[in-house]
Amino acid sequence: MKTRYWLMKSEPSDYSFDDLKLEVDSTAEWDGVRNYQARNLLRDEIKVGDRVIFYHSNSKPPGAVGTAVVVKNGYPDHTAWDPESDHPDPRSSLENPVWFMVDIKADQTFQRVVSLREIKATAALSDMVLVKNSRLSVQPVASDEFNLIVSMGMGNG
DNA sequence: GCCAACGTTGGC
DNA sequence: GCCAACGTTGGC
Repeated sequence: MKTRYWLMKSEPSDYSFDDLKLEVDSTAEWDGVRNYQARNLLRDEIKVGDRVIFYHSNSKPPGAVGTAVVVKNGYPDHTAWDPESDHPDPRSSLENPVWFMVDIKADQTFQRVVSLREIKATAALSDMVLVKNSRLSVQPVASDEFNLIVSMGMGNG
């Protein structure tokens, strides 16, 4: 099956790439996504083995800091029906889940941040969803965009 | 901290 | 079903 590529955003003050690396097996549930477009990707499109660019938003500077691999296909986000969680949604239940998540495992740590400023200044990356619809927190990435950002982050670009 | 862009809600 | 009001995201 063809590997696909995604970008996931997190505010590092909330949950950083280092936080992911500190998890058991460097693996975490990607919970808390409360946007329907992103939900549909998590539920239907994002599969085990797909690769992810981990992006820090609302940071100095905002940018890509590493990669991760999807290790569990979409399943209901149980934090939605947990009133104690950070993002409860009473419309969602075990019987009728509204929100979904996948599990991701940290992979490569970039040697340097590939900043949003740099991404915007790179012609080959000008079609990225990140540039065009900056608010979507889970978004598709083309394979050549993924490979270019990794090479920039690993110091070869 | 500001505010533009975008998504969601709810009155009609 | 329209659209104004409101809330959120996230760069700057």
